[in-house]
Amino acid sequence: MSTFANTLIHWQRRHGRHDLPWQNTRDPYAIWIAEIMLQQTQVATVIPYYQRFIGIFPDIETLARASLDAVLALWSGLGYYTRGRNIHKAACLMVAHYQGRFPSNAAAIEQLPGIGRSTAAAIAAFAYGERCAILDGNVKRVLTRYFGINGYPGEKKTEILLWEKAESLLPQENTHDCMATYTQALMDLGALVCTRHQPQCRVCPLRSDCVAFRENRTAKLPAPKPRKPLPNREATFLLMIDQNSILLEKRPDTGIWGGLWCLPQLPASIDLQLCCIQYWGINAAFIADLPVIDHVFTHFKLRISTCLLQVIDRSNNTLEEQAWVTIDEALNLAIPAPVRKILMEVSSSAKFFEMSCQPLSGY
DNA sequence: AATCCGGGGAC
DNA sequence: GTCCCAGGATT
Repeated sequence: MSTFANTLIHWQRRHGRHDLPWQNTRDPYAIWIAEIMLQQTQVATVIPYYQRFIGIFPDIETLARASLDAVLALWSGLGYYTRGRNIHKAACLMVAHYQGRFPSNAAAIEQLPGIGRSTAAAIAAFAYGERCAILDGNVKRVLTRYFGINGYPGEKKTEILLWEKAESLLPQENTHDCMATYTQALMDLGALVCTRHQPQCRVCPLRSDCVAFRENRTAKLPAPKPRKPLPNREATFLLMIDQNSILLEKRPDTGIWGGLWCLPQLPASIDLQLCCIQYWGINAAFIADLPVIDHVFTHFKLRISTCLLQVIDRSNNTLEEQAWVTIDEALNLAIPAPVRKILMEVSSSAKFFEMSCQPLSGY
């Protein structure tokens, strides 16, 4: 029989990592330091920090005796400095209350500051061979793919489901070697095979039972963190028509649509088009509101209202960074997509055609 | 449930 | 530039 766990254990012995500095020890202190450093931090980054730290603080007592400043100095550059503070605090706590001994099971380990459920389980599995499940970023990725779980792993409901799966997959055989190898196998599979980008499914020992592989959805799982809803902004474009010509403005080189030609733009808050006409030295009459366009940027949404105006007098208009062009000419300039959309629609509308061929008279 | 912590690597 | 990483604590 070949269970999930047995498959992984066999794979680990042949293809897993065996020479990381914190492997090949059952010292809970050394494993603890490594697991804390590895929280949200990649292996290659951790290695030199870990070796330096263990060299200077080889055990709980030495760490507890050291000053917090000395501990944080060794942490400098690793980030998440609360981890360093918690390590020092926990070492002092173990000296004060546990006779300098590391707690002997996952539940007790989890009571230490800076240690949550997954880290406690990892330490207990590696140091004591305790039969308990980890659920770090690697395992979440492996399990969401293996079971085809669609929810975002940061979501509570999904996380509960993932913990249930992680528990249910634990090896039945409860030996130290079995648990340590299995736990390392999950991490190594996630790090070496079931990677976020371009997972190596061809060499994956689990692929025959992997939902994501079978359904070709590895690129879609795990679901990415939902993006915060984009803030909404509004703007008004003015489409000013003078016979066959419309007014474009060249935008500043920096910022949105930098250096592109654009319809004159007003903040949506400004009340009426006619009071703003003075800004361009143009007298114009309102014709119509054009359909609203919603445009999405990476960091906000822009709702664009466009106001169609008939130019009455543009003799006071100065042409700095501005151009009067035909719509066909405009469509051959560097214009943003929303402007192109507006101009395409207007140029094909009968109303515009009629208007531009027979300019309104009497003003 | 959302947010914060933080530097670095992959892309 | 974005997204993520051997997560946990706080609100």
